[in-house]
Amino acid sequence: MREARGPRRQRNAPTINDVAARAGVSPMTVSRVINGEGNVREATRLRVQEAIAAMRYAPSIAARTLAGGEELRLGLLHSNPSFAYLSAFLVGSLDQASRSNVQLVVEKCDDKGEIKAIEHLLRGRIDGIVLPPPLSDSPQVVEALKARDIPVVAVATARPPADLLSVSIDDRRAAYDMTRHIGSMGHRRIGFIIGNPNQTASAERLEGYRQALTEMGLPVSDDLIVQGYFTYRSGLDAAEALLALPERPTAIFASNDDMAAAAVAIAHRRGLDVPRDLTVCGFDDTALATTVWPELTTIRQPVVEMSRTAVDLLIKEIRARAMRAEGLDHSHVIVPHELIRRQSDAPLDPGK
Amino acid sequence: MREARGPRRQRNAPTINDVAARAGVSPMTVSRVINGEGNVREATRLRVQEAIAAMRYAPSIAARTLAGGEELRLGLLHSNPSFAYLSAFLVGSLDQASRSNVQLVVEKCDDKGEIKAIEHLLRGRIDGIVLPPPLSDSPQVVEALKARDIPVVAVATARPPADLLSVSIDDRRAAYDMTRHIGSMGHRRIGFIIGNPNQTASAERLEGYRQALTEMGLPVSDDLIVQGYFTYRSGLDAAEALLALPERPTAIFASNDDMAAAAVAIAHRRGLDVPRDLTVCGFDDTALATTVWPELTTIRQPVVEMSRTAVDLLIKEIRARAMRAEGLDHSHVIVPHELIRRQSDAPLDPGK
DNA sequence: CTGAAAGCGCTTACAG
DNA sequence: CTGAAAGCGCTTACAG
Repeated sequence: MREARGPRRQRNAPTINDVAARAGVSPMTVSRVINGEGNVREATRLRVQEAIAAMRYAPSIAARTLAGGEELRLGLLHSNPSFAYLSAFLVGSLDQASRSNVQLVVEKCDDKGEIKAIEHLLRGRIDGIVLPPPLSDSPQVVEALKARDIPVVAVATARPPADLLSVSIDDRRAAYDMTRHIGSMGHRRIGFIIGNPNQTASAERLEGYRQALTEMGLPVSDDLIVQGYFTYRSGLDAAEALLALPERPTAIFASNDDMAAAAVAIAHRRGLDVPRDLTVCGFDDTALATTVWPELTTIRQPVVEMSRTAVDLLIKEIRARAMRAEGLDHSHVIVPHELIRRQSDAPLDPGK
Repeated sequence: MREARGPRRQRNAPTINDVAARAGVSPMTVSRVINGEGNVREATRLRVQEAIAAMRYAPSIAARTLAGGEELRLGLLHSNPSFAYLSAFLVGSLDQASRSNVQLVVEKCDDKGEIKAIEHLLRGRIDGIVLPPPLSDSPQVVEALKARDIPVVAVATARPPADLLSVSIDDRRAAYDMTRHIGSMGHRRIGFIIGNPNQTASAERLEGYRQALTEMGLPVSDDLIVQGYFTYRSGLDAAEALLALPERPTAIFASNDDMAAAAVAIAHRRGLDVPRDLTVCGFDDTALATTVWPELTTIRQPVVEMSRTAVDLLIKEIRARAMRAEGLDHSHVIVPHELIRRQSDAPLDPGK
């Protein structure tokens, strides 16, 4: 007959049983207090809380997850947007995943092809997928994922497929707001730099600009609308074209901050002061907006919050599907944008 | 007598037992295969791996951690460096924490005071602390943590306390390399913009610049050394001062990219072409370096890798302490920097 | 080279 | 409002 083995405990940290013993209750009651459930007498709760504080007890997440019986794993598939955008996106989604006690597997799809990347990601068990831009705008990727019947949340698409989850800002409205803001300062010749056509947001922003001009009774002139590609370099060319116009604009609204910063640089090279001689406004409120001088008036797109929301939405969808609730009719969340006024805009000099 | 209850399983994902059954072995053998242990016959290993692939089995991290018996929790205490720096830092440390299956609790210490923040963080059970700059250079914070006898890793300090762990680049050497690079292109009047004195790296970078000048037989002129504070704004002032000098420098080496970008802007405003009329070099290789035009020649500081290494180091130290191994004699890791040549530097025009 | 038993620290599902 | 029992899916510690 074999002897009984000793306990195997390795952590020296207190467990729920230690707390229970000290408080003179059962582990079950401690569990109730930790999870903020009702049905615990006030005096009991207090005693337990004291024990927790005194022992510096912190529940084991591993045990909790295992006992809870649910362990979700999400995939985050990205191509190569700017490192800054991706960082912000990762901060939000990793943090939310950790809070929700869910794993997040990050997969980059470079030249090897989107389908390959999807297959690689799905090789392990993955319960849902987060799609940042520009992948959220890629028909191939979206189709491939739909074919596999896996829940997907698309972030920052201006035109989310109806049967996907999505989190975006209202790009059209944001561009509309900015254009009206510029117009309200007396500007009548407002140049616009379009974003990369591979993102649906670009067309929406242009549309918002057009709509605002029309509502303000200003002409929509093709000369004042130039194509850009979201890069600083493309902004340089676009601004150059705009400022070389015989009747040059008194304000430039660029579809992102990189291109707006480029417009500021071009203005300076031409000896124009911003904002005295030229108003320049951006979009996104990235780090660059507060780095350059003057700091840019721009639209804040809350990337961290958006990715956080995306993860949250996805988790809820997966749980809903698991309960055969057949999804929450595919939520499309629009998060609020904000117009941030800084130093790059000014009322039109009446002398002009 | 009560009836036995049914199983409680909620996940529909396959478990180690399912795989074992399919492969016709015990769960223990599957575990060995998963963990890459030896002592499994090749044929058995293959059978198990097939079963794993066929069932798309992925081990439960929660169960693994719980059974493994170790559950570490690290704290990351930060003040407010730039969002871009913090993002990169978080990406590295969150990812490494997740890989190592360790929790990371992020705490911001704003105005409420550093000691308050430390106390709040340590209220829960925390096994070690990661300190990004500029906190890693704060004597108060370091002392407070030492007093509590908790393992700490300081990142990007130029002068790490001997009894702490640390991860840095060789700031002096990096600045030395850059200065020699500029000198090798024929420049003899090289301006230098110092970083914020609240970071030890600033003095080290200055020292590297001085040392290189001396070794190249160039005079170290106080006129060519101006104080900055790592902000774009401070770089504007510093570059202005430098370019207003009667004998102005033909090159400017700024202690970070923000200030270098500012120097480029000032040069443009004065009608100077970069790099034809003025070479400008930065430090850190942040997003800004590749955003502005011309793109900046700079020193790459691998923030993501550094934070990853920091977390890894801390985990090892905690484990070593737990085994009474009394630490790995407090490693100080120097990660390699790299001089990245882009478009903002050029050989001195012989006509000058 | 392989496996049976016990245990990690919680929560679920009951029962009272 | 409270608790005893069983189980979550792994790994450790043995045994052969």
